[in-house]
Amino acid sequence: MKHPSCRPSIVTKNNPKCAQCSVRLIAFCGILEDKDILQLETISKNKNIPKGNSIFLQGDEVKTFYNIKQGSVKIYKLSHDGRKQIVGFMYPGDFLGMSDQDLFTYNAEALEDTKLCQFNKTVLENFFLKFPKVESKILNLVNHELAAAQDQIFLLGKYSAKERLLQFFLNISSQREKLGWGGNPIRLSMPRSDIANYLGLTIETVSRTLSELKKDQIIKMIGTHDIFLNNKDQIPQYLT
Amino acid sequence: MKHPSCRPSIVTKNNPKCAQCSVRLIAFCGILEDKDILQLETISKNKNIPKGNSIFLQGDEVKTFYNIKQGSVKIYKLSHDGRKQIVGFMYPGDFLGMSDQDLFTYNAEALEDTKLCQFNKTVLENFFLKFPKVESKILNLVNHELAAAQDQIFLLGKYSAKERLLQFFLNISSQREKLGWGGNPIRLSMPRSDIANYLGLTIETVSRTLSELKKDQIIKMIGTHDIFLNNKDQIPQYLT
DNA sequence: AGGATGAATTGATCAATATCAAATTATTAT
DNA sequence: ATAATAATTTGATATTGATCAATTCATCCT
Repeated sequence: MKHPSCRPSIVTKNNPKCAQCSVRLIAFCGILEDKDILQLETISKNKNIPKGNSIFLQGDEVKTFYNIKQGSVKIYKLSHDGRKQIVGFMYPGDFLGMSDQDLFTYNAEALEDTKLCQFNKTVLENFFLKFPKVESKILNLVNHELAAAQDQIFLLGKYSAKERLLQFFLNISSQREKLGWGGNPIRLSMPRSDIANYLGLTIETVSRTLSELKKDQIIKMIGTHDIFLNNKDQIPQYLT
Repeated sequence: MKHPSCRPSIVTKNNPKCAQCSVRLIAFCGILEDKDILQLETISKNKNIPKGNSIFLQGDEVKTFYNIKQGSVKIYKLSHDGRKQIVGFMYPGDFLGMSDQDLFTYNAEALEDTKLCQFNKTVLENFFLKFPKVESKILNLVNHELAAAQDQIFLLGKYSAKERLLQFFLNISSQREKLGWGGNPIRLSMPRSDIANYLGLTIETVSRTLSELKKDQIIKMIGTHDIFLNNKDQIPQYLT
């Protein structure tokens, strides 16, 4: 495979073919009937983001919404003095770009080669007027994101390093199951530095904790980025 | 004043008089014209929650939405083993009760005597069909909550104890300003234990950090629950 | 394939905050 | 007002995870 930077940074084309889209069942567009989704198709564009490229930056004007079709995306904030905090990861079926502000308050970057479905904000908002169910569905997705953010607040406020790692693995696992993939083993599509940052730890602590989990036979590593969860259904007990 | 527990736990009556409601301008209902808000009035009920009482519990069925008119509310989650994490505080104008689940994933408790405007979930959802702008406005409020949760993730992941306290004070200050109140001094409507829990600290660390902030002339305490922020506009610099 | 670069692991020490304990100050009820 | 109770502050010590440093392991490029 060629290196991402050798390929065009952004590729767009029309005709995403919603009817046979792989994320149709879990994404916001899933509430539309076949006859109505053709209208959505006319206002959507495909966009491919190579691994490591940004989708948008903190401070950019919000004028485009995205639906993730393939790949994974990290969402992170930068403070004035340059500190960085990953606030979430997004996966196929997730809706990206909603904001209560005119400007994005976070950055979005592709963790692997990622396929998006792109909508102009104003155009999609007009589409909502015709199909209010679509906006209701997005409200539902945003509520889901909020619940996930609250879970992450709990994790950062109360969990030990070991618990944070295990909870993170369980989250990835159920994410994969939601997509109809196997929930075990799981693939870590991000480097240790991103895991550490997201979990409010350092890479050294993540590494040490992984070694402990291996030693305690709670996980098994396949290479450095794939993890098998031994007795997966017992893991919630370690989160006491 | 009598102790809360001596008074009826819950008081409901009709006719909340939306037209002259104090939070109309900032709450979800503010988007409705005078002529339309009368229709909202017919489906709303007043509800008073005395200090310390719960509005709903984690695991309760979601069948009511609330609009906070007066007071303040803490939102907290309990883990299986009894650990507690406050994930947010809510104030007048905030919309409470939205969820992507059928059951609440958190508890809501009044920090002081609190006045709510109550709506049946199904009835309000039907109201959305007639006035889709209302649902758009709520989507906006949920997005705002999500942004606040992401800020809290940043705080827990990257801020020191001192920074957490200062950021917390600034948040309360701008909350008060949004309500048209003075942003300085601020009133802490919750005990130290709630502040500590929310900020991922212990009460001892909160107390010690407050003492330091006093010593460094960054804040001045008026009693134990009111705080004056010296050179408030300089404080963001302490969050480097 | 092999060297170069970056990522991950492991080790030794340090620091921020937690924990345990006691004293002080507020609040509440009588 | 005053005793009783609860909340807050302060002190001494412990602990988890951070930091600094070195090594091992993967990946990428020629």
